[in-house]
Amino acid sequence: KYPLPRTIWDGEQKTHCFKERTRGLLREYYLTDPYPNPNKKKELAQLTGLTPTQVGNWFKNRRQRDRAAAAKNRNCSING
Amino acid sequence: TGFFQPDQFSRLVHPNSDNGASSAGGCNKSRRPRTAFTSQQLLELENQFKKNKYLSRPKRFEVATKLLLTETQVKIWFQNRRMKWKRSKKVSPSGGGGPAL
DNA sequence: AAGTGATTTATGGCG
DNA sequence: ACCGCCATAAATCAC
Repeated sequence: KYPLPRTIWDGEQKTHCFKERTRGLLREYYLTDPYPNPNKKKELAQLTGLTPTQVGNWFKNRRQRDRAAAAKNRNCSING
Repeated sequence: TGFFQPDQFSRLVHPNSDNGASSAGGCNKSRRPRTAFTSQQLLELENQFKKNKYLSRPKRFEVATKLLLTETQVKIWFQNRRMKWKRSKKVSPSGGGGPAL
């Protein structure tokens, strides 16, 4: 459905999965603050070598997944 | 491990979101299910976007009517499109600090 | 088939 | 009151 190349950037950006180092770093910050400011995103982008948009995407996906997982638990866990 | 506890779920609500009168039946507003626009709709929208990045009110009505969409949908589409446009314009190499990796 | 990054519709706050 | 910008959500796509 997306005829155009999904990534016009080159380098690490075209990878399907980010490096473990990168993911670990994002994850670590995520635990302290799931909503980084634009400035913070840029900082994380520099540290990871990603673009700010990619950092934003990572946080969005992470929140979405955690939310879904949490919602799922509310159904399965509380019911004995 | 490293999994969010139920209490942590609260942290996943962004700061701007305000918890308003949910108990008093305040949750009447239901979010529109995300509709996938047809190829023809997207084609026309993109075609219009190539001509103008901004739609005038009459034009918006015209496009919305033609594509069987609401004016709001057309307005929002243009808004989202502009954001994407801006993002794509940003893709200009030059910057690139030193990735510490 | 699950995992994960990216994209597409839609909402709310603020200027 | 209306619109545009921005961050975000939820669903979905694509690999």
